[in-house]
Amino acid sequence: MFEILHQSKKSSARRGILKTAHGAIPTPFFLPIATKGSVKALASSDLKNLGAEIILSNTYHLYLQPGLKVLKKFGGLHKFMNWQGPILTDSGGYQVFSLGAGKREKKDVSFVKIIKDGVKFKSFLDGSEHFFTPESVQEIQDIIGADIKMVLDVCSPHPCSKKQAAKDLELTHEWAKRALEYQRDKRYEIRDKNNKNRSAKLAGEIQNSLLFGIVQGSTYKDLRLKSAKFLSKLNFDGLAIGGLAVGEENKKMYEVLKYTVPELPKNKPRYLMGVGKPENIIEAVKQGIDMFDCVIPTREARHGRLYLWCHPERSPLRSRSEASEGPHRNITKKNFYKIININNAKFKNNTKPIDKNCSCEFCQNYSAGYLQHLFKAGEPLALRLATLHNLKFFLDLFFQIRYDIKKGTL
RNA sequence: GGGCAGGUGGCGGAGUGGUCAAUCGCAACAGACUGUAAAUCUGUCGCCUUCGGGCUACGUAGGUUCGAACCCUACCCUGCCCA
Repeated sequence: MFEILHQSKKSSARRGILKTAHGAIPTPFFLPIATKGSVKALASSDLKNLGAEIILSNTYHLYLQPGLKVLKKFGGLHKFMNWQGPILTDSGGYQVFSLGAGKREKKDVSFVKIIKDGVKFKSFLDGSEHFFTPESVQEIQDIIGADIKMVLDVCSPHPCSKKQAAKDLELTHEWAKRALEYQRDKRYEIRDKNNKNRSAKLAGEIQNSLLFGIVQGSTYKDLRLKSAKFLSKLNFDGLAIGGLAVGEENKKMYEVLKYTVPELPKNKPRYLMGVGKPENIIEAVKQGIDMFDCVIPTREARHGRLYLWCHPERSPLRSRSEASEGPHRNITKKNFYKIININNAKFKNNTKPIDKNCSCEFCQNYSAGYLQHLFKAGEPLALRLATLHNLKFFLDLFFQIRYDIKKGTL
């Protein structure tokens, strides 16, 4: 299921391969975010053309809209959105955190309450009340047809008192066990059904789906260690680190990773949830993280912020021999990338592509000035082109990361 | 020629005697965004400033008043209606 191909000697970075029901993916990898069954502004064919290998979708959002009946009717999210690659679904645990447990009470529709058995919440769409349990969230993810499922967790905010973090952690652990038990029971149940020749295909998918636990514990070392140790002993297919990049300093995040990651099983994939900026990603890869997801490339693209490589060492792959050598981004340098805001006045009359070395659809065909015009005119094409570009940057970053691990420079 | 309505900052449009450098929207300028309620949000937006404040401004020119974008007079301009 997960195999490590190269272990860096320079750092804890490793290159591997993660097998899922919808294909094997080289690690470390990045998950573009398709919260509601679409990477905003892109079609599934765009994702495929970009070379995205896996996407992340969200249990909470899909459950509310279009709802389980529709998802069942369509035979799951893969068919619904016509995406053949693997899908990881977040559990909705993050929504409990971001929608607030009362933090945004001004906007009265939202309402989240954590109780021992699960999470009560009101739909942001229509105010209707719902209840998630560790088990129901697994069931929903099965209906979605996720290749990788996440447990329902309690993501502590930042800052968070130790008492609260400990309480959140206790629930997270309890829920993790319940999710695992549900998954185990479900597999047995399906096996029984198989014996009677029923729903063999669905059974295969569910049996092949992976379940990941999530380490919490805020920024408290003993809690994080406790969490990592506790979850490592359980029979998860992979482990995630959650509750980071929620407002703490980068330094703090790196510190937490430094003592948490070594406690995770070496032979299981490690997923740092919600991270992050390129420098965060590289640091985390060096500390042994294999999987990342983040809204940054897509959200910032829609806001006109574009990621660019700095100082390309050479112009891109002029010959076949060069191509076989691999990519040439020096990601170990400090300022290896920069961000521009295409809406800035200075790009108004810029007739050149923002990066002639970039192979994305935007850079290959259009100028900076044109994209600015599309943004200012409110043309939807702006969102698509910008999103394509930023995702290309992030996917290239991971291509480079994998290459550098293999080469021994990371 | 007569009647009516109106002229406010880049634009639209509030204000109709003091707390108005003037609500608000747009545009402009910049910033933020980390398991997406985000094509969102924040700040700046007359000129100058040692950031206390100072200066010039609501069609033009006068006037009334302690004080005028706001009241009066004349003129200029715009729109609609009647001849």
